[in-house]
Amino acid sequence: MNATQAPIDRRAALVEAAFESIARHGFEGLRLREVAGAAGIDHSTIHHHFATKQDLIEAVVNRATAPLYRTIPPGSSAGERLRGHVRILAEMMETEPDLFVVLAEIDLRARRDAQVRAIIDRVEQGWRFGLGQLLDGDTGLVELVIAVVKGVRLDPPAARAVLERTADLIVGDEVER
Amino acid sequence: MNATQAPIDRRAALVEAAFESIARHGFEGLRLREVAGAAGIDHSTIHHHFATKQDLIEAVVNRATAPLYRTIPPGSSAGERLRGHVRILAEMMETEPDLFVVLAEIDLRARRDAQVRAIIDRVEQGWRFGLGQLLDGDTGLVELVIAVVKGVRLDPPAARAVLERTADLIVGDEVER
Amino acid sequence: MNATQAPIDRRAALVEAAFESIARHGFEGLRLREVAGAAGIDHSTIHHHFATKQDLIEAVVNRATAPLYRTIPPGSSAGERLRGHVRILAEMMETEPDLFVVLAEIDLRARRDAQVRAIIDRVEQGWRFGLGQLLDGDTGLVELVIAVVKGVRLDPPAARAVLERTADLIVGDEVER
Amino acid sequence: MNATQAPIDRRAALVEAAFESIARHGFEGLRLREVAGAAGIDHSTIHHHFATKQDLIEAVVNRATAPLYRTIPPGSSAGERLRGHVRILAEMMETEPDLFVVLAEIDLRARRDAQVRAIIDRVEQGWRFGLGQLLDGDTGLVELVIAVVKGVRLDPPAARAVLERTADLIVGDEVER
DNA sequence: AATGAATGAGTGTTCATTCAT
DNA sequence: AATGAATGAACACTCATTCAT
Repeated sequence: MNATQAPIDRRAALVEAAFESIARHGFEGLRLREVAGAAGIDHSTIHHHFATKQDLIEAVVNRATAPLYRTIPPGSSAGERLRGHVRILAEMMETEPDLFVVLAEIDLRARRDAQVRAIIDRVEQGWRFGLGQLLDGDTGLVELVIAVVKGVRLDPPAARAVLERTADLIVGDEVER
Repeated sequence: MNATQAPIDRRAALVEAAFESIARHGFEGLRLREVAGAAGIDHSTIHHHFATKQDLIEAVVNRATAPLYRTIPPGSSAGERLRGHVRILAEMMETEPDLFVVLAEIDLRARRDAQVRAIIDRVEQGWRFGLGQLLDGDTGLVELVIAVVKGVRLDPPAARAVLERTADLIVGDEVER
Repeated sequence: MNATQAPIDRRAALVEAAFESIARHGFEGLRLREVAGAAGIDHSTIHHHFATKQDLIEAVVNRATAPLYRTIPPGSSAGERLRGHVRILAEMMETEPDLFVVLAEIDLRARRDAQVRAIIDRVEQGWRFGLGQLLDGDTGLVELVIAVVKGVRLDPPAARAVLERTADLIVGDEVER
Repeated sequence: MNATQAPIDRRAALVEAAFESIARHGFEGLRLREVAGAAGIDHSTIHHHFATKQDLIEAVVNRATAPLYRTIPPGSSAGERLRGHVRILAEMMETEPDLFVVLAEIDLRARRDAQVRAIIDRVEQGWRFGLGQLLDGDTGLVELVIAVVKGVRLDPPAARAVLERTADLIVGDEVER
């Protein structure tokens, strides 16, 4: 009955398998055969869903950056919202560490892959804009927060403390805690 | 005069060529043939100096982490020394951006390469110890500084401002500026 | 018509080409590129049929030992059957000398290749059992016959005479000739 | 004192190392670097003693065939001398099994190496002449004895029994035992 | 004699991609 | 969509040989 899967499911399964492969082996170790195998299809069938390896990679980049939208929560004050943003990211680093490994891989690949760079540039542009609203347009602080997030993302155990300490330093210990 | 290079020079030239190749193409694109070509020798001769590709990679890791020692300067106060440390790193990011690209590549590779991980673990241990002395043993701040450094290292134009802002937040604007 | 060969044919063609290459150049000179070329395919396609060179070698060993089964004919007396066995082998040595060259190569390789050894050990076990029935369980004579067969197999012109002389010595000149 | 060895010793050591390497890995696995290492010299120095690998191989062939001379002992009768010959060979197979492994390797290599073939052809010619004297010029029996010797040489445990049984069949059980 | 550096042809193997079915 | 066969460029690594010292 389901001998033939809906194309969208297959595509998503392939992207997910590629995502996990990158998390484990890096772009360095991404193999279409392995991805196809993990998705349960022949290695040549993969080209019916993604013409080239690059197409699959770009789909993975889109999938990996998608969860980053909606990480800036609503709230009464800017400080409160910054703390919320930072807390959401910390929780994601704990529950989905692979996501941030892949994001780190993507940042490196973006340096030599214009198409990947275009995607993440757009994502980061949105992030910078959102952070700007929380930090009163202080671009120095925006860059600092981004740096901290990128700097702890490969170290989930340390993430929460570092991120909250950063928020403390910026917002001050006024309200919370 | 230099028709025949000293063996040490050849080894160093190969490590340097590999370093630059990683900076440009990542470990993903590291090719022994290209490295050998850049060093001006036949691609097979490389194995006379490094038995395997892995051996060359480890030599590159050692070469890339070496400049990180002696980045904590002496000084009268801890705050002054932190500012000095951060300033040295910022300057290195501007003058040698490739170094930090390679270090970022190494951090990712360390996740799946135990031998590389062993080398950088030792380096980071020393870094943490040194920072601990500058930050009164506040390990939370130590991790925060490390995060900032790692987070800006792929963005040289932003590095100096972010790093000094971090020092300001930690040390306060007391003395300097 | 035969633009596209059936897969079984390709595999068999590769085994045959490898067999002939070993007959000509020994395992020492067995080259996958040459085998692929002789079978009319690209040298990388060979790995589509045999994952490794070793897999191909084992297929050759199986192909080379297969004709050895059914070399002990039925007959009224044990002596008659021994003469028949010996005659069949002598004829094979004359018509297919390459087979025995390859078998000699295999015997040598079995000394350092456990997987090849496992295959020929099984074959020889069957041979010893069959000879035992023809020689009244006299294991000394069994080993002697085996030694003679192995000893003449690289010298087809001498094979028939030596083998029949051996049978004469064992069976006696009673009935035949 | 003996920092520099006499050239003859070095040559002999190299031949011996090559001999043992062939016994263990076959001609297939003969590596000049390994031979040189086993003889305690640099791998390039080997070419000062043997211009090419082929030269070394021919030296090994000469060394491996040398012990075969003087295996036909004097004695009162032809039958007694045949038994002596066979006994000497059986003892050699037990005490120096490597020698016969190498001889088997050489027989196979001779098929595709004219220079090796020339050496062993000369050796076999002498063997056939000697055996002819013991067997009253019966060339059929000469070939049979040669076949048995060649056929058991890779199976030292079986050698003695097979060889003596052969002598029994030929000479008869008259005198001995 | 001896060494270390260098060479270059070659070795099995990998892998994204193509194509006929 | 899906498959298996096929391709060819590329890969790290090997190895006998050469050469300058």
